[in-house]
Amino acid sequence: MDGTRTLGRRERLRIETTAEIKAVAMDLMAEGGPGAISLRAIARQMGMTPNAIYAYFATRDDLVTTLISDVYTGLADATDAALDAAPPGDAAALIRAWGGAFRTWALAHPQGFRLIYSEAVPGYLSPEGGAGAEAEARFCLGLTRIAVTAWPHARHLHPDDFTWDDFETELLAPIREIFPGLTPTALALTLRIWGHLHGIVSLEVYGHLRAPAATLDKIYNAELAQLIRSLGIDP
Amino acid sequence: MDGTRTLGRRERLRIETTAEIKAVAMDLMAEGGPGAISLRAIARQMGMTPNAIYAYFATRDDLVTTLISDVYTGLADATDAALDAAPPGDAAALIRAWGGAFRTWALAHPQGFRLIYSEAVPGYLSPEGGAGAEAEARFCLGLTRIAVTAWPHARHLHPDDFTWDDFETELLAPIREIFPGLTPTALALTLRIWGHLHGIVSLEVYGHLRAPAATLDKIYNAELAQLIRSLGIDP
DNA sequence: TGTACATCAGTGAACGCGCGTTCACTGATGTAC
DNA sequence: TGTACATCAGTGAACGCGCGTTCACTGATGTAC
Repeated sequence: MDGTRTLGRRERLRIETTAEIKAVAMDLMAEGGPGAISLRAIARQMGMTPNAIYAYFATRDDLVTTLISDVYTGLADATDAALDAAPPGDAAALIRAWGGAFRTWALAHPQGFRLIYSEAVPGYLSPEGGAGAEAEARFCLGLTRIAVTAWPHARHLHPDDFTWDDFETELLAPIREIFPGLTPTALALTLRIWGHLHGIVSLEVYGHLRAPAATLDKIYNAELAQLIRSLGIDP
Repeated sequence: MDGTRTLGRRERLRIETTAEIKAVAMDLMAEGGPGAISLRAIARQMGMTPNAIYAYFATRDDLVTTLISDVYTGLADATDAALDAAPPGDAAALIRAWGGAFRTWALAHPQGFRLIYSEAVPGYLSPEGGAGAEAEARFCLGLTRIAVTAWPHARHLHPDDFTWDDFETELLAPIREIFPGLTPTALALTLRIWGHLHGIVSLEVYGHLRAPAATLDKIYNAELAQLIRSLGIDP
């Protein structure tokens, strides 16, 4: 009679089938890219008729929205966990933890990376507000946390490089509320760190960096070290 | 009677129509992403029947291959021209020139950028050897030229960080022939520079960096300056 | 414990759509003599 | 300069395909009394 009562058979089945639909969709995307996600293909894979899917998702776009949201949540969970496990005040450790988690997640979920960062599912229209907005915000907050931590120790940043006028006010308000110590240049640093690391990971995910995996590890670590050094926070 | 004789009317028309097909395909992609490229849509736009396209391209994939090759050629032309216009021995100037040309080209041709770096046309199978291999090689050579120029002046790079074993031999041979002075760490630097700049440009092209254009200019320039500074080649 | 009813996952057939591609053809443009 | 022929861009009709989605239905699972 409490809120956490055991689920009925029907209820459990529903949850399992929903999960299987999403899993099969991700598999299809892994094989043939986002364009391979189709209700008919999913149903075929599951041994059902296409219309059976409609008992779980109202439309194909609904399913894709859920997929994007799930993927983004997975990424935000990974980077958040890495930040939480690192020594809170140590900016260099935070950058290494975040950067490592970001790349590890991307290489483990290349199709997820593609789905949220570049390739759209053909014909897909995202709902207003965007899919996975909660996780996206969480992801950005983690990134901002790094910059706020690094800022007081970053000898190589000029405090007057950026001003609040460089950013859009409506996006700014909620972030400044959470991080009262945030400065404009620190916020720009947030985007710079992200971009810096996103590039290598992105080229790697898409196979443009033709080198053995061990070499790519070394290159990424070299970039992380250079990033930390270039901020002037190396002890 | 010489090789550059004036073209007949039919010949000229053929060249013009071929160009128009490609232009319309790029327009379609600009509007609806790579998935919007279809022979039928192109024909509709041009007021022809779909089968008329087959007089110019054997299959749809043939057209896409040409498109990718054209786009890559445009990018390689842009970066090559920028490098050629910069003072040859000045590594910092080369990095600024290349970085500027790369980003300018990407922002001017966002759909081209997507086409070669991330999103595939649904169902497209690239020919063996890959589309636009010549331009891709040219692009990489330009990038390598930067690293080779920067290498003797880069005080902050450890010469023993990378070895030739870190790279695949068959890819290596042609590059080392052109740049006898290339070292393994310089080659790794090539990939690092590329990745570093690719990230910001990529996030920008896909609209993930939510800031005014002027701010993004500043962020990119800050990254270029930091990149140059971090190599230790600042005078 | 047994019966009547409600729920709802899944079926089977069908719709209209856009796609790449093939085929036999037409008719204007260009070429050889 | 005029005629016969070759070229070839473009037409019109058609093919088979996979897609999202709708409809009326079936039949097992769960619930109320």
